[in-house]
Amino acid sequence: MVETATVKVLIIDDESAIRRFLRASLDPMEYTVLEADGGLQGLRMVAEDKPNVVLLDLGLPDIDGAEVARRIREWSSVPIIVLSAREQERDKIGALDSGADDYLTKPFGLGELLARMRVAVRRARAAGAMDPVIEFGDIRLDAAKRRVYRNGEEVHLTPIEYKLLMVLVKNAGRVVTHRQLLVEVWGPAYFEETHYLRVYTGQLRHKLEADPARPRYITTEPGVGYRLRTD
Amino acid sequence: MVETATVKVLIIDDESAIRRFLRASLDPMEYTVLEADGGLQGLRMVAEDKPNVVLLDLGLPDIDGAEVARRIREWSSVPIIVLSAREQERDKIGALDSGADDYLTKPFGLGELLARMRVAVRRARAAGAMDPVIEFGDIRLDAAKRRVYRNGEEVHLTPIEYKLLMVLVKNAGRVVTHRQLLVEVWGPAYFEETHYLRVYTGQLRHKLEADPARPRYITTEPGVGYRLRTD
DNA sequence: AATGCTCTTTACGGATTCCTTACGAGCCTG
DNA sequence: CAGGCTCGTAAGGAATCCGTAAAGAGCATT
Repeated sequence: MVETATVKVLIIDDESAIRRFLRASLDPMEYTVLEADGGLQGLRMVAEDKPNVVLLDLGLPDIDGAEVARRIREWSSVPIIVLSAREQERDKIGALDSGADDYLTKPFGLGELLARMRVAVRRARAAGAMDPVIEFGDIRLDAAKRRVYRNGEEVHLTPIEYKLLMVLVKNAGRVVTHRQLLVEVWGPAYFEETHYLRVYTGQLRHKLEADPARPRYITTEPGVGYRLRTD
Repeated sequence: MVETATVKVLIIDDESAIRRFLRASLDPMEYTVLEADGGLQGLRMVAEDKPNVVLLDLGLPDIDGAEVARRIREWSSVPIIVLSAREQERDKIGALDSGADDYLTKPFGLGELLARMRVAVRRARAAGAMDPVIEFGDIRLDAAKRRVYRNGEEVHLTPIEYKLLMVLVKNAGRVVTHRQLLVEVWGPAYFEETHYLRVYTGQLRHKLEADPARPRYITTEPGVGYRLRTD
């Protein structure tokens, strides 16, 4: 499995129905879900569990949501996305000026929430120098730096080798057809040049596999394509 | 700090009525307003005028707004707030995943827009609080004084050499593509003049490297770009 | 007018990467 | 078992990319 350095999400909301809904939506994805049913518990969990993004309700029973955001901002820059039923502009402005990064009005589309969470995490990572790293087995791939490591040592990949690996990684676990690989790496005009693939999968195996003759990661699906195994 | 160094806002929208409305709203405040009536002009102005925040319409006549966001993200991290009449969720997700930081549906409240701009600028400032002195190996770089030292001795860099080094430093450890270097140092019109890079990386190496033929800091990624090694 | 500095442009040898080809192994099918 | 197919490997030439030096253009200073 591709360990996308899973993202920790803290949900601060007193309504358990909302928490359940969000957990059900986020759990199956690359998110680890934490829950707090009040502002004080939420503050404590931000400090202790260091989530990568906070989903914050405004109408909490103990402390006002905007106040929670303000207190978090005193010592943390974790992205805060406010989820609220209040759609008055002054509530939005108040929350945003209190330190929130984004504001969604309930009911919101799950897809939009996920997209805004991706934005928040993407930005936090860009700021914090920590790039998203993909790991499988003894291979580590830092896409932002465009670097690949095997057992901690950097392996140099040519542009085509790297592109090919990226297409396989983006489809990790799934079979990628010859045609798709050729189109995405070389361009639509090359969709029949399957011999390119034989050459370059071989080179990738030599650089990444312990035993290139018995590939552990880049496996062949005869007559169909290739697949990157990550388990 | 409360220093309100005026914020430059670039409005990319083909409707002059929208631009006029935004300018009228923003001009009296701490904002300097720039306008572009198309995507291409907008891209050029992002590169040349380095705005602090971009307000981007999706329905542009020349290039699609999401595409504009993607292209900006190839070499800049300026905050992008999309303003669009489209309220479909897939438009929002598409824009956000293309690199936009926020999405407002027209008609929006001016107060909310201002609050979201404050968030964007606040965050960009927090991220951009760069250490003015950077050291790696026997090289020391004082960004505030625009000076570079090697083994304690100052090395004189021409303006272009210095800019090039700065772009590499800002992306230390990462591979920076030819295109990104050219856009950031020479401007978007020069994105194909890769021979400039050959000349100037050579000059930088002669001034900074112990053995210019075996570069320790400025390394080449053939067919891709260059990378500053700091380890 | 001469000097010095920088930027741009060009040319060429060398290094790297890409493409092509050939051959043998394995596998299914008749 | 022969034939046809796909796949893996190796190797060499072709194409591309890179480093370097050098020379001209532009500009400011002297």
